[in-house]
Amino acid sequence: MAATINDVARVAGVSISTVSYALSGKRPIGEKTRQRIESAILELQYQPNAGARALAGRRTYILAVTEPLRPDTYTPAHMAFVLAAATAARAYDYDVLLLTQDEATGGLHRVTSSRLVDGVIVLDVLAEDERAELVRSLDVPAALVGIPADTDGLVCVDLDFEAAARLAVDRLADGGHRVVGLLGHPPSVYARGSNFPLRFREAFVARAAERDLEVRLGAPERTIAGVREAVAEILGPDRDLTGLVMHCEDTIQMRALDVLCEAGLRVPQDVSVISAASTFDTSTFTPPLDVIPLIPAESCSRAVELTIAQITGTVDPRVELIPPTYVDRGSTAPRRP
Amino acid sequence: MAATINDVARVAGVSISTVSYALSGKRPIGEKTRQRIESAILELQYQPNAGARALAGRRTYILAVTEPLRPDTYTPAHMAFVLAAATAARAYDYDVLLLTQDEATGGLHRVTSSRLVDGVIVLDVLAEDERAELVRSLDVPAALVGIPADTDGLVCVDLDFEAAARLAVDRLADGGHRVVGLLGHPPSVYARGSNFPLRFREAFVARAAERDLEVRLGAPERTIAGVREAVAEILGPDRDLTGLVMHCEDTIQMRALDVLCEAGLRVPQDVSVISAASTFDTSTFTPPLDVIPLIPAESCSRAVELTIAQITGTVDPRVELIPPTYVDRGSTAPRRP
DNA sequence: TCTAGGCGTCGAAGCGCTTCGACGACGGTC
DNA sequence: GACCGTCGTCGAAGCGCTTCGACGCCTAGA
Repeated sequence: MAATINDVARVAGVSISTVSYALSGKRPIGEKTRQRIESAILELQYQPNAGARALAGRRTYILAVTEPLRPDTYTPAHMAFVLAAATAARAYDYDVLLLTQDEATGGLHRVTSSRLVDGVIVLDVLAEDERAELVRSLDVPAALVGIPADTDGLVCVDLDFEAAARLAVDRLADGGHRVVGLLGHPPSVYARGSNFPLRFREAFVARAAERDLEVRLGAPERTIAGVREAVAEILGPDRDLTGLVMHCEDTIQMRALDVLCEAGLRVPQDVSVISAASTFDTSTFTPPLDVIPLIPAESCSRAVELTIAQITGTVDPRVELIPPTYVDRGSTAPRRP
Repeated sequence: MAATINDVARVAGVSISTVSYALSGKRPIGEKTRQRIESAILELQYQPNAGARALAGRRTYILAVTEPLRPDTYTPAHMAFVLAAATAARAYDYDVLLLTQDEATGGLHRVTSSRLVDGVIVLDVLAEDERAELVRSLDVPAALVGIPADTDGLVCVDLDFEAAARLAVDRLADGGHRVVGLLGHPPSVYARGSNFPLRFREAFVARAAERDLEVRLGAPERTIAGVREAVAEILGPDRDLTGLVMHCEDTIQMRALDVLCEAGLRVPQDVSVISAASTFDTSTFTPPLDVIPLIPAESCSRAVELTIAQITGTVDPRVELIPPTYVDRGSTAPRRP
C-alpha cells in the first residue's frame, strides 16, 4: 500500500494536521518540524491521495480540455492546441482530462457536475457553439480559445485575426501591390461556420478595400488538383496578381508553392507570399515564407491562466485578443514596376 | 451546491446505502424502491462526486494516456491513437488524462502513485523506452501499444508489422515482380530507435530475400526534394523497379505519387504500389492505393480492454499482435513481361 | 411445522485529506 | 507585571461515497 499522511505524521512524530499545513504552507511551521516532515515524505515516498484531496479540499487540480475533432478538422493544428493547453496546465500543477468529439457537451456536463474537474478549456470554438452555451449555463470556471458569436458572460482568448489580416494586407499594399489574393481553407471549413477563417477573410477583404486593392479569394480543396485550380483562378488569366496571402493548412500552402513554382513564378520576385495565422513552421518551406504566426502556447497558456484565476477567485468576462506579429523571411518584395 | 447521495436518499425516503447499491447494482433492490430512487436522482440532477467515489471506492475511472509527442513525430498519426484510446475508454465509462512530452515518466509516476488514475495506456513505444521500465516497476495496470525490446511482464498490443511486411512482399512477389522498393520514414525516425519502422523494414528485407527479390530501401526527408531524391534512387538508373511499398507518412506518400507521375510512370501499369501500415485514408490519393491499414481503434480498444481487465482482475503478461489485412484498390498489377 | 437461505434494507465504519478552533509558549507593549 | 498578538502545534469534525455485517421477511424443502 501507498503511504498516507498518517504514516508521514507517525514517522515525523507530529500530528496529521501539521503535515497537511507543512504541505500546503497555509500555516507557519517550525524549521525543525518541517525538516522531519520532509525527510519522512522522502523516506516513505509519500504522494497525497488525489481522491481524498479532492474530497476534502474541493479541488481536483484537473482541467477538462474539450476539442471536438470534427470530421474535417485538420488534426496537427488542433492537437498543437491540446498539447499547449496540457503543457500550460502542468505549469500550474494541473492535469488535463481530454474530452473529444461525441463527449464535447455530454462529457462537459458530466465532468463538471461530478466535480471531476475544476475548470474547462474550450478549444476550436465555432461561431455558434453549443459548448459556449453550456459553459455559460453551467457557470463553471472556463476559458474559450476562439470567439463565439455571443461572448456574453464568457472569458475568451484568441489571436487577433482581424489585426493579422490587416497586417498582411498592409504589408502588401505598402509594397506597392495592387492585386492581392487570399488562399483560404477548403469550402467546408467556411460552410461549417468555423470561426477564425471567416473573421480573417472578412477583415482581409475590408482592409483591401480601404487600401484600394483588388482582391481575389480562393477556397481550395486539399488535393493537388484542387490547389492547382484555386491558385490558377487567383492568379487570373493575365497573371496580374503579385501578392498572395495564405491562411490555410500546411499541405495546401506547400502545394500552392509547388504550383507557383511549376507555373514559373518566383517568390518573391514575381509574387510576394505571406503565410498568415499559421501554427506550423514556414521556415522549412521552399522558399521560407514570411509568416504571421499563430502560437498555440500563447493563447492556451493565457486561457489556462484565466481559468485558474476563476477557480481561485473571480474574473470578469472578457475577450482578450492577442496582437499579431510579423516575421520576415524574405518572401515579400516591393512590386516591380 | 450540487446534490449529494444524502439528498437522494432523503427525497427517495431510503437510506444512503440503498441508494449506493441501487447505483452500483451490487445488491438487489426492490422494484418500487428503485423507481423512487431513480426519480429522486432525476429530480435532483444528482451526479456522484468523483472525489468521494474515488476515495471510498478506490477507483477513479480515469486512465492515463501517455504520448510523448517527440520533436519529429508525425502528429496526425499519433493523435489518431490518442483519440482512439479516449474513445475506447469512454466505452467503458473511463475518462482519459493526457500525459505529454516532459511528463511522460515523471507524470506517470505522479498520477499512479497519487492514485489519480486506475491504469495507463502507453502509446508510441520505442524499442528502448523508459516508460516500459517504469510501468513494470510501478506494477500498475497498463497496456503498451507497441512492442519494446524487453516485453517481460508487460501487456503489449500492436499490429503485426512483420506479417504486414510479408503480406506486402508476397503480394508483389506473387505478381511476378523481381525488384521491389521500400519507401520508409525519414532517417531520424530509424535513428531514434522507433519501433515499428524498424520491425517493418527488417521483416520486409527478410521476406524479400526468401522470395528471392532484389530490394531497394529509401528513407526520404519530408521535403519534396527529399522524396524526389529517394524515389529516384529506388527506381534505379535503369528504372527497373516495378514494385513499391510505402511505409511512411501521408505527405511523403502523396509526394512520392506526384514524383512517379512527373517521371511518367503509371500506377499500376509501370509500378505497383502498396501503402503499408497506414493510419490515413489512401482511397483519396491519385490513384487510390492498395493498403494494409493500421487501425488505431483496433489496437487502442484492445489496450483499453486489457488495462481494465487488469484493474478488475488479473491478466497474464502477453504480446498480442493484430493480424494485418489487405485492401485492394487496384494499385498493383502483375508485372508486364 | 421447522429451518435454510435468498432478498431487500439499514446503520455504521471507514477511505485520506483539509481546515477550524483551541491552546501553550513566547516576545513586545504600556 | 498584566495583557495581547503571533507562532507552532494538535485534535476533531467533516467531505460524499462504498461496503460490511446485521436483521427482518418470505419462500422452499424436509
